[in-house]
Amino acid sequence: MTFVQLEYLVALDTYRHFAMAAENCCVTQPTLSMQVQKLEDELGVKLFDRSKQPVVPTEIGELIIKQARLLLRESAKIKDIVDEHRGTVAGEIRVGIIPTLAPYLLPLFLDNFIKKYPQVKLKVIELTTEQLISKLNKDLLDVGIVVTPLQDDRITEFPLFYEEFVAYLSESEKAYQKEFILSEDIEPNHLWLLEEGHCIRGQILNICELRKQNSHMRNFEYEAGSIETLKRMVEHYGGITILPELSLRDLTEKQQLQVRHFHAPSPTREVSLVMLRHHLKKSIIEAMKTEILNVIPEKMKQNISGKVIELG
Amino acid sequence: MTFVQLEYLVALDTYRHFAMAAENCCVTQPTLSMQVQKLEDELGVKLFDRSKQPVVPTEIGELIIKQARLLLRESAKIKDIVDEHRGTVAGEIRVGIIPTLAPYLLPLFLDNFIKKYPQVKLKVIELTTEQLISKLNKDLLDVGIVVTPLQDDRITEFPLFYEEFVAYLSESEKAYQKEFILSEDIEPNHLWLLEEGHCIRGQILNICELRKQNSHMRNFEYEAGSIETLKRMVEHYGGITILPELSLRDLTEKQQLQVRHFHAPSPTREVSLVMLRHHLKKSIIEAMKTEILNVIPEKMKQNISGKVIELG
DNA sequence: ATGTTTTGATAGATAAAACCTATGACATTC
DNA sequence: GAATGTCATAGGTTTTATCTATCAAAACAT
Repeated sequence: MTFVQLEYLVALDTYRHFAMAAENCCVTQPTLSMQVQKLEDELGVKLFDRSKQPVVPTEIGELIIKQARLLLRESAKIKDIVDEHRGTVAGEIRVGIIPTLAPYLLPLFLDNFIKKYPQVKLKVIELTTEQLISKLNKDLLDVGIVVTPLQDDRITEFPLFYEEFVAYLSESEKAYQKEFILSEDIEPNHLWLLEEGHCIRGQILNICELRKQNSHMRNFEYEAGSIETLKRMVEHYGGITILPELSLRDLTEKQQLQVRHFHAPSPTREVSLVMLRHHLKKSIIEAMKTEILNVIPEKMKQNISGKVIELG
Repeated sequence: MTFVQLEYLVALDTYRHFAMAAENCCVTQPTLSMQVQKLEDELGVKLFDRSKQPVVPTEIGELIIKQARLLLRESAKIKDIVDEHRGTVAGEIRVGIIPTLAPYLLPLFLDNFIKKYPQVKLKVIELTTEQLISKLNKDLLDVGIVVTPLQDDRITEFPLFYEEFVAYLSESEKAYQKEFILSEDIEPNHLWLLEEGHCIRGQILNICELRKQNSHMRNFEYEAGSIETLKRMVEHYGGITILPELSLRDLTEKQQLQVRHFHAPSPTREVSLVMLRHHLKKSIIEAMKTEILNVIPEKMKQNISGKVIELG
């Protein structure tokens, strides 16, 4: 049994097609066929049923493929250990980030990061939490930046900071007169929400305690695709919306007048780096963690006066 | 990186000597040298300091050797998965068993076992619990039969049965007149104990609540090497001792008169199969578990009226 | 039904590697 | 300073992984 055989085995399981799996492994189809056969001979069991189209793993094949994936993951850790020990921060890393963080958090640390670690090839994708976790589990991402806690025991969370929710409202709103607002001050019919799929949507419904009513009476059908759109809606059509703290960074003076913080304990979301429990690329992830924390204000790093709102 | 290289690496760490490690791997010293070098080149780090004698792993070498051991263990599981799936019970298994169980438990199931599974090469060694756990952790044993709970989180325990402690005493003892005895009935000065190292010793001291006094006043200096010796001592010199239930199996009628059970809840020990958390040879161990349970009376398989005594 | 395409297996040649024997370099010991 | 112990190196041999070319069977299309 060789690592190469295990790679071919896993590729064949992924593609369910000898030629495609072989191409993915940068070898010819007979090479991959032979090695899979050799492995089957060595173990004394058929791993794939080739009579089916596409080929499917046998019952025992499934089990062995699972262990093969584990072995390949653990073998990749050896290079990880070396990188970490030498302080080498290099290689490709695939990062997923949710849309309500991406435009505000990425500009803060990304420039620094790519300048400081020129050997890292960074691939960032914007995804909803659900898509992100799914890709993480399929090993199509190395790390994610999402709102936690997720309660998924395959996933490790490194909390980065706590971000307050704040209200953004037009002069025409009653609550505009108040210095600090309460969830009761928010008129459900005036509330602009993001469309389904964004985790922030569920949290805002939780803040406003609209969970149950929501399903029955839904007389707000205003659903935006981004935080920036929400702001524009309030500015053009009046009403109220709820924004995460980092999105306030580049408001104009006039816009700032429309911001109202909540009464303490203010609703807050926990933002974390998340990765598979047995994750790789430790040194790059560690570097990224440090770089993010460097640009986050101290007071956001602990949740002192906030109340973390549960997810959807 | 190949599995063979990892094997050589681990062997070199074990023997700290190229020629010996090579011999252990059934190759010549240059072969092993070359492969270790190739691995070092591939990873870009020196794994061993060859200037020392014996050779020692470098700091990073230690980390990588640890991961290599994990990889080899996990790779061995692949054949384990095949064996289990096919119901093959074959191969070598190294079993450790404590001396207070060995002479009573082994004869009960071993004959059956080796007849039923002729392809298993069984190696049984009698060891104290401490020695056994140490060998298990060094991968010099596959499974142990000991008294639990051990409270060692590297180890998995499969409880097999609950064995009562009973008193064995001479006619001259006061307690001989009673039908059931209590721990108070045992005269510490008349008590025969096994020498240090046997886990049963600590349990008996716990039963008799002699723990604290023990260290100060120890006017019993009678320490036997085996359960059988304890019986002889009582028979020849009088006094009392405490035996595990299975050792009563082949007492003569006369000897049986000297047995007294404890009042319920009677002191009991839990006997378990123990193995490393990530153990191998699942199918053999499973077979052994079944065979042992087959020869143990039903009533011993649950701890109904007993009180499990803590270890040492 | 028959020709075409797709898919995986097989055969023979080639390139890469793992391994062996023999020997060299260096340090330690007597 | 010769002998010994230890690991590295060199050159040749065997083994193995891979490639190209081709075959056989099944699926698909005409």
